[in-house]
Amino acid sequence: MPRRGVRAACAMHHGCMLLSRLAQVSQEVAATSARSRKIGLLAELFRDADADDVPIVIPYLAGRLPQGRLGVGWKVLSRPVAPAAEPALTVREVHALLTELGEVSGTGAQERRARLVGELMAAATAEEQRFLLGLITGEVRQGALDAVAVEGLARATGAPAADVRRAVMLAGSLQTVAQALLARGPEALEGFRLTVGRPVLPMLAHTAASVSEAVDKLGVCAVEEKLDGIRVQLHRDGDDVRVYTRTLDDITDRLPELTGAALDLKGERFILDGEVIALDGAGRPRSFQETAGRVGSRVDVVTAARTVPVSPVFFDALSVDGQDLLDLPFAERHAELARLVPEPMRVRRTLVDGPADLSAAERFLADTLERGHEGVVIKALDAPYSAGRRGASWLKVKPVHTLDLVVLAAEWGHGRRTGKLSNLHLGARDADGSFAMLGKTFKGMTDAMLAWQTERLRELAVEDDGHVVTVRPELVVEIAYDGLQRSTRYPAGVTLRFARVVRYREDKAAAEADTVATLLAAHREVTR
DNA sequence: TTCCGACAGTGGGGTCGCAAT
DNA sequence: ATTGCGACCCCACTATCGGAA
Repeated sequence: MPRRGVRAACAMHHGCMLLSRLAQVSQEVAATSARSRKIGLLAELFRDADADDVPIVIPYLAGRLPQGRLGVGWKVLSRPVAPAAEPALTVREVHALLTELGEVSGTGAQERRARLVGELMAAATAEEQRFLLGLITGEVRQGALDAVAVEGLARATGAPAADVRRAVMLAGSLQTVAQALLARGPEALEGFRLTVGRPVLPMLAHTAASVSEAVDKLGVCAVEEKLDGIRVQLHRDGDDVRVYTRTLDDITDRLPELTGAALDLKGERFILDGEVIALDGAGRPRSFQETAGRVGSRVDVVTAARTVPVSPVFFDALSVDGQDLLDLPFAERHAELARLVPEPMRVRRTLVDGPADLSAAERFLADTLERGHEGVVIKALDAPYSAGRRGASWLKVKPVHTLDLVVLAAEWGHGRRTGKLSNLHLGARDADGSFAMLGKTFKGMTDAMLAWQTERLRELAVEDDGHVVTVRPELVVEIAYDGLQRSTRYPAGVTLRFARVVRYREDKAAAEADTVATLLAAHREVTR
């Protein structure tokens, strides 16, 4: 790949990071478990990086390709190519080549892709080849994502880490902040302020096991309905309305109802946080699947909106009339929200006066479930809005169901679970004595359980295709889950939502496991 | 010294929509 | 037409590091 012209220009601009540098740092970061050392390694890399390299270097370090899909699979990638002896590739050259690769289409596309991959691999050293392979297949796993990169950036530029973190939350993008920091230094952070029209990363909630646990932790608090819909951030600046998702995708065009609702409010400039949900004629929530399908529809929005209309329900205000509310206590932010948004468009809530008032919180949860909603979110009244964080001041509580199911098979794990049987196939007893698969889970296992189940399931194995190990259906496991969903994939027509392992039930035989019939009876609202 | 908050990793199901077959 | 696949929606849980208490 003779690109001498490009490289000569690079030398003059001092930038143009070599891929070998990135590959080496990535390897070192992966090899250490100490967070502080990871930060140090990234800081060193950032000191040498040009601001223009940032849009490539940042995603690469997180193991992501900025282009997204490339259209190359294992078949093309696993062809061995003799590595180059000397590192010469720059990250920009690699980026250009991968972009070209992603744009290949039409007749002979596969062949052309294979040729480009071959060219790239031939120009890469063995270490670079390993890095590229990991990057393209999404298996970098170096224990450092955005949070570590933020610390590294702070150390490299001398900016306070907290300020960098806040700028990232307000910009909604590490890349933007990194670029500004490397180009202009710590002063650049002042440019990142809360702005109507520019989305910020939303605050998230932790899980609490019960209402009493949450109220004990938070004291005086608000208990709010948790709606099972899609999180939205609504921005209005005069006649301009924008709607963003949790990951800051702009979905304004898919939700015409929200533009209308925003323009009806008595305020010209604001940012609101809330949820959209589809309700049926009686005002009860439709299933998450229906809401998600509606919000996901992009092509014929008019028909989708007529068939499944959605309603916005807001629970927080981040900015009103040019005033940034993020650092105000929740009680004050909510007062602003209440001033702006009439009741039916605000989430139902009740105020609870600490643990002594627990029964009020319990009643509210029971009532909320009765109305068909998912659960509650319990919020401290004195806490600021922690954009982009899973703040300890928001705790969600949802009912949890459990079942005793039978392990039908297990899949070999990846990454730190390599060599362990990880992902369990779960079955319930069916009328004819066979087992109907209800879904899979890999959650809830400790390392000890993982080791134990690997041994135990190997004893029960009847087949191993290298990916799935099928076993005799004898091992019973207690599974927690959040509810049932309709499914076209599984034979009973339903699957478990968020299934996770609680414990193994060696005291139970497979014949004592729960049945499909009892499961369906317990969730009649789903199958109706 | 112990505790606990924040992170990364390990994947789950569904839906939509595009591209390849 | 069908099918495979990526990008997003929703998400739970454990292990670990390192600062807070």
